[in-house]
Amino acid sequence: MPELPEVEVTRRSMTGVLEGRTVRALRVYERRLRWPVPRALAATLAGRRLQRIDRRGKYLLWRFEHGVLISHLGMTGSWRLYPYGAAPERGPHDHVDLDFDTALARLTDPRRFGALLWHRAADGDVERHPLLASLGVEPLDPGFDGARLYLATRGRSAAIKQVLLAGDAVVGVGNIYASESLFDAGIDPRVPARRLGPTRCARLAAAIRRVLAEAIEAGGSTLRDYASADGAPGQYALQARVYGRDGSDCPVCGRPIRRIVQGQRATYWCAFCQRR
DNA sequence: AGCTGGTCCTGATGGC
DNA sequence: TGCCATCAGGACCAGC
Repeated sequence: MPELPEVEVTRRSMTGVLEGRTVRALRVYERRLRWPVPRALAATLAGRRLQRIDRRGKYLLWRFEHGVLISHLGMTGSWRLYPYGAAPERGPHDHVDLDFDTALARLTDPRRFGALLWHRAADGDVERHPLLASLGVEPLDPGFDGARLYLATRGRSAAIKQVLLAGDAVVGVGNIYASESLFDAGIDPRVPARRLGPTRCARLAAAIRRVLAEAIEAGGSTLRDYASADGAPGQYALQARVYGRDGSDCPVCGRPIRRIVQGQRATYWCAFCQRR
């Protein structure tokens, strides 16, 4: 479940191995991802040296001198890293091999909601790319705090859960961590965002930072088919306090965890603990 | 059959 | 009325 922690764990597990390495070849087996993988991408990348891998929201930014490879994992995508020559035979959902001189990065994505795009350096700062331009603040950056969240939620009548998911107030909070953060902050997920005052915004911002940081620390989530790039499953699901636990006891008050649907997405919460 | 992680796009709605 | 921002729903898929 690639939410921000999973993407960050992926980034960290690849960056040390691949930064400074040269692309031997890019092989595209299935270009029908969310948008078609550009036909010229193989020629664009062959022989080029990867400078570094950054992250913006849930996007990975593979920086080269002449441009940036933008990748997104969608709902089911993952990058796996193999030592050179050690990759197993390609499976049915392995769509791209990014072959470096020392290792192979392989993109797997059963549902194909992910993306692999190219941004030319000549077209300017990648942060101004249409996919990145309207993203909210990075939750783990120092610039994200209660005051920032308070400003970003003014005039927003939608439920706070849905404003978190929208990604224009703060990036990287997906369905799982939205429930977990709101539980941590003791805030009802149904509250219109504009009704949160500075106090609750401060609690929520702190909760988001804490939950995401803990998840990164734990190596990402292990729900469904996620695994970090070295294949080790994440542990976060073992620590989820409300997500996926409807009917079981609230870890704080012991009352049952509820499941509701907001915007066609499941929300898990404790009606007793989340009314502050 | 119905549910599942993300998010772009479209068309509708609502405030000024 | 018109403009703009926001909102809600649909779309993309495969696997369980």
